[in-house]
Amino acid sequence: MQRQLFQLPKEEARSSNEEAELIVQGLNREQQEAVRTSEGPVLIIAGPGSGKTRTLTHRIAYLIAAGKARPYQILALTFTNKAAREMKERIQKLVGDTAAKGMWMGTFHATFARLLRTEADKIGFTADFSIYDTDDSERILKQLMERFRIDSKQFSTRLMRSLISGAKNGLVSPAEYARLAVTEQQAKAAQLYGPYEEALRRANAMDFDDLLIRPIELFQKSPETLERYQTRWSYVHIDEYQDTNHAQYVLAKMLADKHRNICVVGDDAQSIYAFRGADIGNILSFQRDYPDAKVIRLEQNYRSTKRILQLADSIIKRNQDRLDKELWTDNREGDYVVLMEALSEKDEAQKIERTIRDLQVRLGHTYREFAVLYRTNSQSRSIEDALRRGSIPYRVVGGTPFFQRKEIKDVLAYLRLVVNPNDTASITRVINYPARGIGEKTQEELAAFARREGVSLWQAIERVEEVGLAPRAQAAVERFRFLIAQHAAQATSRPADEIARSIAEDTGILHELHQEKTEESLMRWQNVQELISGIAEFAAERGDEAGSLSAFLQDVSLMTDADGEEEDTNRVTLMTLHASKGLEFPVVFISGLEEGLFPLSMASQERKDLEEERRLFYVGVTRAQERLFLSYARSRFRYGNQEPTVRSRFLDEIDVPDVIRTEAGGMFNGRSDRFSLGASTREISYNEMDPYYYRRNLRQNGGPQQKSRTAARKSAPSSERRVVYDEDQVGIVPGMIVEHDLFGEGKVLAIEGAGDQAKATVFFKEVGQKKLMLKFAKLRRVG
DNA sequence: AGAATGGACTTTTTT
DNA sequence: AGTCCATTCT
Repeated sequence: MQRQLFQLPKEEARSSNEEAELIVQGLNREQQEAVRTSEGPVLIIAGPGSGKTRTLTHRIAYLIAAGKARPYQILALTFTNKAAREMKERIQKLVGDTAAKGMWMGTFHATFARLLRTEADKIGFTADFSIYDTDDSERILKQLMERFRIDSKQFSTRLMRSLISGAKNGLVSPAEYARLAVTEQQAKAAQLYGPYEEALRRANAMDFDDLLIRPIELFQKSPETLERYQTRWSYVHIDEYQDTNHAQYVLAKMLADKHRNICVVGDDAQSIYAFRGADIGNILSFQRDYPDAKVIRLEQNYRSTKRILQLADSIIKRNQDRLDKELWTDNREGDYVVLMEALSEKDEAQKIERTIRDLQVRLGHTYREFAVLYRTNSQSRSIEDALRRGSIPYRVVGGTPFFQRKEIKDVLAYLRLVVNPNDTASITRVINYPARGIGEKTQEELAAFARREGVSLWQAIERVEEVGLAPRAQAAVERFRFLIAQHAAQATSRPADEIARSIAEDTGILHELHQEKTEESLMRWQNVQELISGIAEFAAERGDEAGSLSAFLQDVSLMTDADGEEEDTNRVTLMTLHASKGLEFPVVFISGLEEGLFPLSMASQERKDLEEERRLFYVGVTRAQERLFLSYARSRFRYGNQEPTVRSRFLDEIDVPDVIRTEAGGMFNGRSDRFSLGASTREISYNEMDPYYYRRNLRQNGGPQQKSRTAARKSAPSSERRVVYDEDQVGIVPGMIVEHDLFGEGKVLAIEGAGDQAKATVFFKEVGQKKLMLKFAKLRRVG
């Protein structure tokens, strides 16, 4: 297997300087320089739409064509599988298919999973290790929390997982973390961290974080392994460098240490993954680690119109944490950015639908030129409904991808068990699905036995006779054991898809889905069938070794939303702002620009969180090439009822004249004084927020019929929203600072209902967000 | 054991 | 509105 790794490609790269020249054509001076700077560390700081990925791609092609590197000496790390695939395709076009063969190009996670497959034994894993997604990790954590009697209501498993994940990404060991833990939550996480790691190891499983930190562990333990990879990869490239975390930073540094030919591309203003440990500081550290690094700035934007860029600039200017960059473009002025106000999320969706139709009919835009962006996945629903009603074809990126569906995950869990029976998370998932009489109590006894004996759950099942279960339960476990063992025995000898089929049949999953006879279950049945044929396809494509079941399963864990989508169809694209990173569209809609949604309420308290939201807005705006629409709804359906909303502060921050117009063509002026940004304080001083803004705003912004503004204002006191916001009746309005006997001081986020039914959503400094009945809560106004 | 019922709680974003 | 959990019923 190792030999395969270092094999030379069969055909020599056809390298000539002439071809290298061809490759750099069509780039501007800075880009050409970036491409040709082939020795030593290079840092490319580049704005949106500056062709940064293209520059990186050309650089790699240039290295090959100019004969500076063989393809197998090239490592390129990207952020998504899709980016890697596209990069590879473009390079193949530039230098030829065979000349490009053998490059290592992929996401950090996929790349190091692949590396770990060949080196797993050196750190005490086997090549068939399972890859745990968030779900699996939380399943393991839940068990541990039950064991340690940690209340999962008080300390959510999700929080525990993210704390542990943070520690792992920061390369903090369990012992260290326990020492550093300050808050109660951290203390609980510290308690879980060690056992969690142990559980994974016992299950021969790695979570997403492990795929990055185990290689580091490996390289530390075995310097000669590191040496081998260092020698092999003489050119290291990293795209979207601003989104790398500490572990990724360390890995890259280790690998590039020998040749020091490392080229990274990034834009600090587009960093939107700090929540998952990404560290913008890595860009700064790069210059510290490599003082001789060549820094190249790409500031010309080739993507957007002047107006769109002006808007983007006015947004990002508000952030304190940023490197100065002057974006400019030769593109035309372009149309106004349009701000749309809607009454509800349904109305918003309908307006988007109508606008798409209009642009398509009137200006000849095709469906694939549109993208509708939103902050949270759940927002896609109303938009999907509207598009469907208008018969506009669309595709949703993300949401619940195929491999996240329950029935698929169930079958996959069985398959993972067959490959790696020690996979505890998978056992817990399916040990009693379909129901086979292994109830909670039996499972607990098995787990307890495993713990006593210090073995994995599977090993406990193998020794079920010693556990001392009731005869009926024991027989059920024995049947389960036989089922898995029987298939495991054939795992390597039979084709992957055959194993999958017989598992789906023998477990009774197919049977159960078939029997139910509902539309829903029929869909699921089809999905399972589709999975099986997918596995067959995979095996056929890859051939024996690489097409094994275990390779398939590891691949699947690393697949994401954007992958596997056919893009050639002419459809409108719906996705989250996060998923839109790196893409561009002629026409872009950014929907749901409302306080609490974008910026998300939990992210609007701390300055650094708010700035990340703002960068996200910046990313969204800069996806647009020609036309940009921003929209918000004045009420939105959330938690089962229609709640009033307030337009996003991001809109009111916009301070460039002549860039935005309302739908009716009116001028738009933001009110920048609405949310005061304490320049010197670390936190947004929410105390300074104008509590009466909401009322005034609602009255003045007379809804869709802008013309009758004055009329609307006159009749306002008795109009639509009086019930909700009538101060005399309620006394509490959103934005107000209040005090509660128990919860202390907090800010009112929203009011709903009226009279005795009135409820307030309040964000308390101490205890977080709560919804309270005004009748009982006895809120006092502060200040 | 397992289904059924009722209640609390929920929403970030993702490799 | 949906999901997850606990309790109760069969």
